[in-house]
Amino acid sequence: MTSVKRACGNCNLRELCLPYGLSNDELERLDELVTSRRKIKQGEFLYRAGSGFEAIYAIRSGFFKTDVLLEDGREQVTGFQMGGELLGLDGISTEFHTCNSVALEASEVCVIPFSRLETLSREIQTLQHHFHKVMSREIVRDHGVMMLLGTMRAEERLAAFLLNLSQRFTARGYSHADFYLRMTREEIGSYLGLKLETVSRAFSRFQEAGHIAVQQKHIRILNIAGLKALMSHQRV
Amino acid sequence: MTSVKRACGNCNLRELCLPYGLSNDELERLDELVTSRRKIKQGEFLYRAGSGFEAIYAIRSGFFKTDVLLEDGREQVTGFQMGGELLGLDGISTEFHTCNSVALEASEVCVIPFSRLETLSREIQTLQHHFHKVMSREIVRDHGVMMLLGTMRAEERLAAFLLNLSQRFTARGYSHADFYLRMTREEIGSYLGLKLETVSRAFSRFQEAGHIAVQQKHIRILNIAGLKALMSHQRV
DNA sequence: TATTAAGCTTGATCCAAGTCAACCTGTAAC
DNA sequence: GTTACAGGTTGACTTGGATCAAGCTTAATA
Repeated sequence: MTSVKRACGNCNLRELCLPYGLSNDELERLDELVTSRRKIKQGEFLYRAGSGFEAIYAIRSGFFKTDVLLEDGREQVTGFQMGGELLGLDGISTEFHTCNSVALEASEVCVIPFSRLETLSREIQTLQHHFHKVMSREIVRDHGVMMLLGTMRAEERLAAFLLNLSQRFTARGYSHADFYLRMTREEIGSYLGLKLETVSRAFSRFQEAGHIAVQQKHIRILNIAGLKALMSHQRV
Repeated sequence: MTSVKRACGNCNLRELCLPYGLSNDELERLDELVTSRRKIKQGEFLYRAGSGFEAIYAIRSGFFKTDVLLEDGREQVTGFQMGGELLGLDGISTEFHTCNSVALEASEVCVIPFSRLETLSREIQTLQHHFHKVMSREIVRDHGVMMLLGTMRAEERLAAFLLNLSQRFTARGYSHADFYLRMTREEIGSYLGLKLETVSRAFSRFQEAGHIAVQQKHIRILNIAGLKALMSHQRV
């Protein structure tokens, strides 16, 4: 846990994150609230299902997964999160977290005490509205995942997944076509409702088709249109 | 579109709905905002994907489904909603709706103009916090659906679905064990990522096992423990 | 009362993805 | 540099749920 002076004002992710749209004055007031950061090593939990909720977290650097577990041990990865995205929104409803959040690489998050965020967002309309948009965006994203899981075939799911990652890397100034996956095939599979072998085979088929080049976690997208076309292939 | 005086103060769903936890004074202020209702006939849209967002809706009576469609026509039902639940939260993020909302029986909703709700929730902390809880609850629910779609088998999905309906009917004062489905087998299947034939067969198997009695849309739950056991691969 | 159509059930068959198993690759530890 | 191991790939085979098809039920309408 480290403490910081200008958490948001100096952050290059601010346009993707909670401070979006705030004036300088408002940014300063948000900075008063975001005064501590947490570093999380690869494999460590940011929070666990069942643990008390008192803050949400903005990812300053790194990469996370969130998952839920059934009593019998089955895991469902519910999302992968990267810089500028918020973690912990699930905890608001019940006052405790309902999923696990695990760092997939060494990461750092800004701690945003939730009741103070509510207080501030009663005073700053822009902040309030943007926070509502972020929560709503999460609901819309979830609907997209349901569509993926409920109606798409294995290759469509994986193509959608790669295109989504690509788009989010682009938004953060990274290459849209050349990146390293932070998650294993098993984690991708869990997110997409597939087994790791199916994910691996789909990668291989994409490579054979010339859509991508895969070498373990290194992905290069060679034909983005090809991937997009895969997603509109109707079930036979 | 009808206009009303005491929308929330007189509503018997208020403890399940947005007004939860408000004082009488606060309830009156919310009533100033919730001044119109809309009746929707069976099969009609409350809103469509792409249409502008300016209000959320509280279900006063009736039953809805929400769905998203792919360009090729494939449908994913993202949820079924009943009295006291909020519709339209998906529209906040993009200023237009991203899914369709269709009445599955003659229904009535209260119209809650969203920007006025934001204004009021800057003034009433309880309202603000409860609204955040409702949005968060939707996110948590979505995670549950992902678990369903991603890791559960057909019978587990249907058992989870029935138990969820049962629990929500109970909360509204209806029988937990005897109810009529408002949706078709096809809509259940879309929600659960299954084909209608699979849903029908699973119902038949539940009936053979003595867990339920089905006659078309009429469901009686005979052995709730049996259904619960199905979800954890246990025997009863 | 007969007709129609939408929705539901059930049987037969098929196939996409799961399972099982063997082997490969990269990397961390010694 | 060797070893060990987690993660990834690929092949052979199995299976749960999809698909195709036929018939049944219920409710609306003529």
